[in-house]
Amino acid sequence: MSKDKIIHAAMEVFSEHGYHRASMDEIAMRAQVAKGTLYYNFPGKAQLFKTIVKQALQDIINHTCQDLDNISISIEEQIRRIIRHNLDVILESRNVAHIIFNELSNGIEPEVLDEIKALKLEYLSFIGELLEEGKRNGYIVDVQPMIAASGIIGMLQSACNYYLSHQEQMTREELEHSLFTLITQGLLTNLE
Amino acid sequence: MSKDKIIHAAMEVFSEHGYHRASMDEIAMRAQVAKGTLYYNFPGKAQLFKTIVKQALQDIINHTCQDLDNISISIEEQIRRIIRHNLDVILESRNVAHIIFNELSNGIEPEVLDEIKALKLEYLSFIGELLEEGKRNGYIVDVQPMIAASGIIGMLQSACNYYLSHQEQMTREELEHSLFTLITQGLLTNLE
Amino acid sequence: MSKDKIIHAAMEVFSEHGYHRASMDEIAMRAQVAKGTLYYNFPGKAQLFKTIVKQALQDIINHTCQDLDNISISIEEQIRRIIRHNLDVILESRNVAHIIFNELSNGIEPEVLDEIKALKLEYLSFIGELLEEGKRNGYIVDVQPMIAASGIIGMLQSACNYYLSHQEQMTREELEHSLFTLITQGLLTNLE
Amino acid sequence: MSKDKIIHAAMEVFSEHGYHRASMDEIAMRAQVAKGTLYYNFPGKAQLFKTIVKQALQDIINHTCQDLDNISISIEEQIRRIIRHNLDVILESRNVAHIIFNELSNGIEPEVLDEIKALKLEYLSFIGELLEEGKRNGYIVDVQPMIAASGIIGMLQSACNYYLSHQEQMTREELEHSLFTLITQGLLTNLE
DNA sequence: CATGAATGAGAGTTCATTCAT
DNA sequence: CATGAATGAACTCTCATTCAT
Repeated sequence: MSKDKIIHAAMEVFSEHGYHRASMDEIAMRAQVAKGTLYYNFPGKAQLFKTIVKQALQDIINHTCQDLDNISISIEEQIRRIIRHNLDVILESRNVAHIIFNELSNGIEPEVLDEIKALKLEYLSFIGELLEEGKRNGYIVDVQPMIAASGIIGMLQSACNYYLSHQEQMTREELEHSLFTLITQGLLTNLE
Repeated sequence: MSKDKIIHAAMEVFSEHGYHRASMDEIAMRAQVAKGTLYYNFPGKAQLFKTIVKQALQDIINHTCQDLDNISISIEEQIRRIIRHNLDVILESRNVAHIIFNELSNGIEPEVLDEIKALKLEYLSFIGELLEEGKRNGYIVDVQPMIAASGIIGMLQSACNYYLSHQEQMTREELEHSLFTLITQGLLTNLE
Repeated sequence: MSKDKIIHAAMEVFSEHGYHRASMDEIAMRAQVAKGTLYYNFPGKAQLFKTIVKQALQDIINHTCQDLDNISISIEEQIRRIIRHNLDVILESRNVAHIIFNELSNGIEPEVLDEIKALKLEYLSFIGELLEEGKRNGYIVDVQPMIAASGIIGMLQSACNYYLSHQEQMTREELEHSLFTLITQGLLTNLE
Repeated sequence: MSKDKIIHAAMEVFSEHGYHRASMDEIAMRAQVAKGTLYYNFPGKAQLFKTIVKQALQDIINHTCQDLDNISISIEEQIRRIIRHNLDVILESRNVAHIIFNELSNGIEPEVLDEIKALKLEYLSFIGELLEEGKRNGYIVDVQPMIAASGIIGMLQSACNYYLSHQEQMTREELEHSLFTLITQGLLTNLE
């Protein structure tokens, strides 16, 4: 199927160059289809991008949901798993994640941008609700849940960025451990 | 001075459209100079961008340094001030910050990109060293300091993004409080 | 029959957008057939267009012939009927007529264009011969019959164009009356 | 000046191919400037086209005005001059005139199209007013002046089209004479 | 010091046409 | 008899950059 080849190629190219520098020519070339085929399958660049982002976000949500909904696990373990899933996604398809969480700035067709933002918000809300519930049960400190959710996602993304450029300084386990500690306990020790 | 007008205009335009969508034409127009003048004062778009970023990052570092170096203050207060300073910068010139911390992906001339990344790293190192020292003194938990530094900056940026789109849901004080709590204490309560 | 549906749809689309802006995609869509079916039934866009024009011109000729050949009527009445028939065609399917009489400029495959021009000439000749005969019988003034024929057709088309954009200024009867007066008597009064 | 070269080349290319088939590439080539230069001097194809048409129409109006306003001449002579001027324009730059009077169909940017239509209407109004005045003075028959004006222009254009394809059949003088007769006296002789 | 006309490579998009089914 | 996925050439337009002044 051309469509699949295009999506796959587009993911690569968008990841490597970001939205604006990604060219339909290169996507077509990598997908080994003619440029016209892109436009036969997708209305335009923005919509192709949207498709990519939508799918990636949906994948994250699905994976995380699946893993958390199974059995009732402790809040601590839930957080650990959310962190691990996000790291997986970010580290595997690093730039797709980067695009989703960061490069949704300006210059993309507003309608498409709005849709993507809504999708992203959905994901944040999913985490936000988890935190909200934890708060009600007294497991989670008193913070604005959505601020915490978006803050944590930003932290993971940003830390991964650093990690990817300095892999010689630490292992993935150390990364994960540091982030888990930071997110659950915060910076400060409980010294009296 | 043309140079100052250009820098000011460039900051605006890069902020509004991001690096790729910002056009030299618009920068020249806003600076009220001819297009050629841009190239008389700067070698090219990438270098102009670098200048902007450099200055912005330097400003953040200077401000923060100045505020922290004065007197010896508690680590808690230091963190609070770092958070406040970053929020100030991010919320005031939101998009410049967004560019610095996020849009440094691909498609920018590598040499320039590397310089900017180095600059960013410098800033992270500054925070990282603060944490390192806190760690040695036992005030800061055992996490990779640079991971923590980049994670925290990402958290602030990301949370601000959310805040800026949902200002009706909370005040700036609540934002700051949530972030401070999150960063110092983490998510979990200390229930036995 | 697919062919009929296509012709009908093509007439609509060519009328609405003109030859160049009419797309085979839209014709296929409106005809509710697949795009390939167009090429199964017609060699290409130009030939499809030719078919439309041919049919439309044939219709005008037939209608007019039929109405004039029946009985022997005065030259005045013949002219009145020619005007009326043309107005009917032009005002009903305004844009098909517009295409036939005007948009046969350039950019259409020469072979097809030539055929269409021949068809148009045939129609003009039909009117030209009527005038020629009137001239021989002394009813018609001494003008080049073909110039008169093409001039009259152009006048009708152009006046209709104006009428269609300014229908509030006059009725169809007034339009017809003005044109009849103009064509039979000319502009000038017979003042001594 | 690039601008003049472009306008000149554009006039040629639009004339030869009509609006839709005229390509910016060809205009640039003929003007011997780079493609970008077109867009440096004109916002886009439609506006370039508008400039051409505007200038051509203005020329016709100016020429005709100048010739008629000088001295008070008989209505008959006025008509003769209008016919002659139009024939001059149509026969000299045949296709520009064709574009102006006919090809303003669909598929051109609406705003530009509207401006051109307004310009064309201005020209028609100029003739329409002449006829109106003649009517008040009893020199011109009782017809809707604007219908007559647009009809006459259409007649000239259409007759010229025929003439240009059949120049071997008649001279320019015969063409002009036929049209003058047709327009002033109409088709019918004044036989009792 | 500064200008702005000119450039040209490259972008996204359209669309008549083909062909295996 | 009909399909529709696939094509690729051609299109309009953008924009960082150059250079004569």
